Amino acid sequence: MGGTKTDLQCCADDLCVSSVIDAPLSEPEANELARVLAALADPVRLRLLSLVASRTEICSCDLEAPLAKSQPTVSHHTRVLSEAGLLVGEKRGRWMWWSVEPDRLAAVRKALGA
Amino acid sequence: MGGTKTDLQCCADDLCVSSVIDAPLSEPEANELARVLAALADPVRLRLLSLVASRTEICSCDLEAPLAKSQPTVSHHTRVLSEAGLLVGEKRGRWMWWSVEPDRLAAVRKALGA
DNA sequence: AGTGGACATCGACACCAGTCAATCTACTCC
DNA sequence: GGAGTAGATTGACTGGTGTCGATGTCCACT
Repeated sequence: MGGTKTDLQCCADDLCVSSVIDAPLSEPEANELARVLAALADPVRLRLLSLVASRTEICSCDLEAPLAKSQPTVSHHTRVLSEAGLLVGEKRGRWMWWSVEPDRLAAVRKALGA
Repeated sequence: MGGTKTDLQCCADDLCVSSVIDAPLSEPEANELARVLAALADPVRLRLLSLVASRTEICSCDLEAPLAKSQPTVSHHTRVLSEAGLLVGEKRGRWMWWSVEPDRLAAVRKALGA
C-alpha cells in the first residue's frame, strides 16, 4: 500500500492540462479528477480537512470528538484523504499527525476552472 | 419538483462563509458543499460538463455519442448536475439545451480555498 | 388525428461507500 | 517483560449510486 497519491497526473502538480470549462476532458483526466473530488465529496471529510487546516497539524485522536465518529471511521477518512493526496500523515511516537497538502487543493481549484 | 438548487446557502452565491482551509466548517456548510462536490465527483459528469462548456450550449441528444452512454443515463446525469446548480436547461421545442452556470463553479472553487 | 422523435421516469440490478464492533499491531512507560 | 494506549485492519451491515431496458409524456410535422 503506500502513498498512492496519483498515477495519472498529466503534469507535475496538475490534475489536468486545462480546466474543466476550457476544453473537453479526456477519460483519464476525468477519472483522476473524479477520484480527488470523490474524496472531498463527504461532509465528514470536509470537516476533517478544515479541522486539520485550522491547526496546521492535528493528531488523529483529537479528531474523534469534534467529528463525533468512532476511531475506525476517523482512520478510514484520513486514509481516503491521504490517498487522494490532500492530507499527509507523519507518525511520531504513538501518534499520527496530519497536515494538509495545499498544492493539491490548489490543483483541484485550477482543474475546476482557474 | 422544482429547481432545488440549494436550501442551505449562507450568502448569495457562496457555498460557505469562508473557505475550507480558513476555518472549521459547520455541519450544514459541509453538507451543502459535499452535495455539490458529489455532483462533480463522477467521470461521466465531469466530461459532460466540459462538453457543455466547450460549446456554451448543447442538446441532450448530442451528448449520448461522445459520452458513450444511453439516453436514460445521460438524462440522469444532466439532472444531477442541474440539481446541483452547475447546469441550467432550457426546453426549446423538442430539444433540451444545456449551459453551464459559471458562478456556481466559481463558488465551489472559492469554498475550496479562494 | 396520427406518427415519429426527444426527453423524462420507473424498475431492477450490481456495485460502491460510510459506519462501527472486534481484533491486530506497534509504541511508550513502568 | 508486561500493561496500557494510539492507530490500522477486518468483517459485516446498510444505504446510496451508476447503468440500462421498458415505458410514459410532450412536441412537431404531415
